[in-house]
Amino acid sequence: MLLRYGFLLGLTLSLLAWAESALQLGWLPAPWYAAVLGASFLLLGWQLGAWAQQHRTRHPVSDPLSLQESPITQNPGGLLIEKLVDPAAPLSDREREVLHYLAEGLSNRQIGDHLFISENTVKTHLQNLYAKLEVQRRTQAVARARDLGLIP
Amino acid sequence: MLLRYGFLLGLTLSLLAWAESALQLGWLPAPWYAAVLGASFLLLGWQLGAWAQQHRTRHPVSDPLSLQESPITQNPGGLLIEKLVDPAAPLSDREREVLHYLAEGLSNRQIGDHLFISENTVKTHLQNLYAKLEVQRRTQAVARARDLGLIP
DNA sequence: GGGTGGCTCATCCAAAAGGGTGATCGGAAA
DNA sequence: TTTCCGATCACCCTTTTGGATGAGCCACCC
Repeated sequence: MLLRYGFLLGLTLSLLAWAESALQLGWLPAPWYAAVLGASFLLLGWQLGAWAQQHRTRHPVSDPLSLQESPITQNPGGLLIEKLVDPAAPLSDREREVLHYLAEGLSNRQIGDHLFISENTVKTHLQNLYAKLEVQRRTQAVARARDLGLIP
Repeated sequence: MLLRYGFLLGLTLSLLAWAESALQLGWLPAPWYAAVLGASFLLLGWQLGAWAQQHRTRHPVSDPLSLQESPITQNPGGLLIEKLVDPAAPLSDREREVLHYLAEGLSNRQIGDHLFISENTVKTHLQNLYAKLEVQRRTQAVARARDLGLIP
């Protein structure tokens, strides 16, 4: 989002600079320059207003959207870490069971009750599951699993 | 809201008109006129941008999700309760949008960013959504909505 | 012009979920 | 036999989510 606004801001300023020099060189008649000037300021104000509106009362702590933070995907060398949980690895039996109940909307405690394991263990399975599916949250995991055909 | 923007728009245009006449009358030096012009357009763009940003997804012309008029028509039991949120009520536009992003696994903050509303508002929509779907958690809501055909 | 409903936002508090680490155990693989 | 992996569980801490409530604004309808 910031990128978008930054890009548009830069575009506007570039347009402004171009119009300035074009006027100097005589390429651009003065009325046209005025029009470009007005349009640029209009666009600039637009972006600023939109940005301000969006950040009016929001905590600007974390970055806006961009799901798929690519949690493990970099690792260009590929040899360094690689050990913890391989995203390409198939799900284990337990993980598939947990995923099944996950998709039905059960809480961790309920999943544990169904599988006769503790809630902590469910959380561990979920963490491995998230790593394999390359997601961060349970709803994401459900969506991803559905995309992958892991869930009917 | 419209009043506010209308007022500011009028103010800006008045300022513009005043600067125009002031220039004509020689009250205002040309550089000052240019400055006022730029500032006016900036303000104008600001307001327009803010307005557009706020109404960007406010009332989408086409429904993003399939309209399901009264998906939960049954109200087993009484008709007399009719509390704050009626479970039998159909989902509002906003609730359907939130549900859509919910099913994609976005966090409340991300949903808010996509819809250009605050995280708190997302939470409010979600609470109403939960009441209508008669669930307690987001994963449950997704599962229930899928059962009801609200989500492909 | 007064309700109504939708949308917005805020605050406070509690519960759930997520992330990290470390540990044990049993079976399968090297 | 040793190593590895899946499964199990615990602890800590942070973040997210849920629940309740109050409020303002606006469009629409009666």
